[in-house]
Amino acid sequence: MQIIYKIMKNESDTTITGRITRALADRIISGDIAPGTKLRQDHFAEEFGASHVPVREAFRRLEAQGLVVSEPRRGVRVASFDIAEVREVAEMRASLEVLALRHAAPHLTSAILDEAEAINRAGENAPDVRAWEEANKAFHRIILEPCNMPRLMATIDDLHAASARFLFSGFRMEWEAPTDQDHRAILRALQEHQFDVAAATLARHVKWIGTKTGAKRHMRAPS
Amino acid sequence: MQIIYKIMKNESDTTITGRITRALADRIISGDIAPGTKLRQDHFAEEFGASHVPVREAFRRLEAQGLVVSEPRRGVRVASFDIAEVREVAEMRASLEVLALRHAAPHLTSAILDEAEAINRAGENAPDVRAWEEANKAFHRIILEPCNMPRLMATIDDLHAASARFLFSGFRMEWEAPTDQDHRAILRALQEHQFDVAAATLARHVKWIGTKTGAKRHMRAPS
DNA sequence: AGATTCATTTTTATAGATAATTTTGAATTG
DNA sequence: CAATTCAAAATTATCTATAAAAATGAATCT
Repeated sequence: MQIIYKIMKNESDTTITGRITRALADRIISGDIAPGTKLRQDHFAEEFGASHVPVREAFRRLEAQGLVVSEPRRGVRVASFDIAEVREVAEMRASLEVLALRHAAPHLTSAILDEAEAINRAGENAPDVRAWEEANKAFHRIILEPCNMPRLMATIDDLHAASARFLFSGFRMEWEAPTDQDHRAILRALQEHQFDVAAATLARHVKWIGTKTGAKRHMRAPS
Repeated sequence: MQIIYKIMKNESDTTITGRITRALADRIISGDIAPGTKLRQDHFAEEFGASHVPVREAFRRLEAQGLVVSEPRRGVRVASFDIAEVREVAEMRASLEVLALRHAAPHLTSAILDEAEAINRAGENAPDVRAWEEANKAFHRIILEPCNMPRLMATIDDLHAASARFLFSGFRMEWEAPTDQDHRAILRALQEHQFDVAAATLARHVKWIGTKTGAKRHMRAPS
């Protein structure tokens, strides 16, 4: 299932720009490159054995995703974020995921809900944050995808990436897989066709992640 | 006020990529370049007196905005759209603008509402679709901006651009400025601090634009 | 010593050149 | 005559080189 997901995204891999974009996005999201870090095009050009042109194109994509900020003639740096943006992203996710769920609901089969349950269990047994986040993303995706709204899903994906950054920045060391009550409640409501309950739970769930995750520290450039 | 808005956006104008991006976005949104049209990098490089590198970077930005689609090694073409996407964008706008309004409401001063009213009047006297759309965008923006959520506003702006495309494609010839009842109702509700009414009206208003605008035709490549 | 100017170095932004892939169209074959 | 193959042309993707801007740091001046 994770493999399928990867294949789906692999339009990117035919082009150098695509590979660089994904590699950098991954590092930024995982916190491997800290907020505020200057990204030098020649550095990455050398690292990926490419020239700086595809690196620049990758920068433009990351910029659009909100993962880097670009000051003309001064280069790009990894986007900083503070608690306000964590909340903002959480609110946006809540609104849009509820919208997606409302449209997906009529198309949810029991097969889909079963798979969602399996994914959820996998998440509860995840050995680390990263695996848990992967399962979390997959859970949300599988119940929302049937809305058949590609633009909406793309926007939600970007917000998920932002959320993941916050998550990794806040929970880096101490962490253990929680049994996800919210996910279970959402599934139960969907199974019983109580869509309003499911939507309300989903909204609360997403906002809760928002408040809990990044509440402690601000991630800014070392100045 | 329009000048201020332009200055705000002028980070773009220091770089050739920025200028090309804006020029192309404008043409695509206005319908000057039809959906499905292939965009050749050398062509625009020559037109703007630049090399094709900044043109390619502009393409990546437009791609992220959903204005063009890019097939690796096959170039980019202006994004097509159909009634499903018109609806999708309308629903997304409704959700996100309601969210923005909820957060903006506490910060709305009567000065802001007065200005919104002035903008609304200007829209009602607009000589053509383009001017009306400009006023419409300004109206939505001025009452939502105080939410202080930059990422949310950026996403709403992108959706507005998409909406404008649909608008221009549908209403090109026959059109006359309507007295915008919805805008007035929203303002009245805001003045009386009936935020739920304002939000509900806003949502209905945005979705109505969505259904009315693009309902007739599908805009696809001439094939 | 601290601040400031100016030259040096680094880095970005763009241009020009090359390689690789797709499209086009004509010639060939069934 | 339709379909298919193959070569030529057009176009994209990438690389190397150049120009322009900003950051750095040493030397000078107060």
